[in-house]
Amino acid sequence: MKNTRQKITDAAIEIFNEDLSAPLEAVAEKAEVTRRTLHRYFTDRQDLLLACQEAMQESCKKAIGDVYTSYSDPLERFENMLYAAIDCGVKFSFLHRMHNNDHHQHTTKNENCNNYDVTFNKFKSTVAELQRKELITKELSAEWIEMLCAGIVTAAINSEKSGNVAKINIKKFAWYSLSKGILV
Amino acid sequence: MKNTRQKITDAAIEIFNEDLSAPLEAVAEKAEVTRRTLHRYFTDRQDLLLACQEAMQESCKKAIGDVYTSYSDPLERFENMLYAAIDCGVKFSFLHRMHNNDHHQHTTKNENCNNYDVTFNKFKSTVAELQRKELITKELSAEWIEMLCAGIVTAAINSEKSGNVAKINIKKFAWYSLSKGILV
DNA sequence: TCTAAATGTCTCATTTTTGAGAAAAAAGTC
DNA sequence: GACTTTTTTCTCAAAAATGAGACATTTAGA
Repeated sequence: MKNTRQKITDAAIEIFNEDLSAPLEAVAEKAEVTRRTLHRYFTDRQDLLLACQEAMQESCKKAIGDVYTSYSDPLERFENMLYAAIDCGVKFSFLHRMHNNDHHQHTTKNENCNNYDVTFNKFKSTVAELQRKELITKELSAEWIEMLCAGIVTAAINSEKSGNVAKINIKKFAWYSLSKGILV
Repeated sequence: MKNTRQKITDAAIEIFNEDLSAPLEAVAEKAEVTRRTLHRYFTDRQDLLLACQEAMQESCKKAIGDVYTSYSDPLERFENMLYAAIDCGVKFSFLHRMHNNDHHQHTTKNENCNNYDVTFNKFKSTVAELQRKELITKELSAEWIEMLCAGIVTAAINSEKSGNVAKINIKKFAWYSLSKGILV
């Protein structure tokens, strides 16, 4: 059961992901509520946007965090982190984009940035571990691998949306491309 | 020497890529002209957006087309198409996104869609050729490979923007990941 | 240097978006 | 069924964005 507040933030994430300055009317429409209702939950655009950030953080933190603690084998862990990220869908890719675009200045002083770092450092440390154990190539920098992961997750999400790739294959393909693309 | 019209479309592509409904003031500012000047070249947002599409089409068509005719070896061609796409930068990724999002219904009846198809079919036919010759795996569908290419190009562009990956390495990394990720 | 074209400044009227009050309608709860 | 909570409808005023006219200023080229 999704409450109204969640319905609105979910809709907002979808809409803002495609068009950051879309009128709030569009968000309300997608959430199937009136603009008036939306404004009862969120005073303004900024407020809503912050709630979206929180929702995305929360989702990703939980999904990635669960996997992180469930697998001790780093390769298995890495694979399942990819799947978790794909399951987070737009929440993952939008969040990544928000913290890696021009205007955003990433700083440890910002609560949101810290939250982001907590989640994404789990990715990074796993990559680092794999590189240390020489399970993935050292020819690629860790930063590139991070970007690559985000790019592949985006590809997976777009594939699902477009409907041109069978849903059951998406994760398989994504892992195939990612693993071969970085393993030694 | 870039003329004003180009300066504005270039700025618009950058801005709209990040925020489709950004105020035209933001575009003017990026282009270092007044909003008044912008409006002398483009009657309204729609008009500007169409000009952006054309500019993106043109750029990609030329870049990809040149490579397509220059290399007879499909693998070499494919590699250089990737580099060309990366050089197109946002023009490539934004264009791809425009033709693969929810609202857009891709149809051969639309001039723009046709233009897009002309360019992207060169990608697709090369992939098909590589698969026929068993140079790339048949485990992955052509549609996935297309999405993957776009994802990797996006990763390359983001890497360049972030400055976290040395510029000289970006193309090397991208090709490393793409080739290993799909070759047999 | 003179002139035509391009751009900027200032201004204005419209339209769109935004945020919220008040009361009716609908949905839950006991 | 009576009561509470939530949502909608209708409304409005303020703010922001849009598109363009009139004229000053700058720029580029003969």
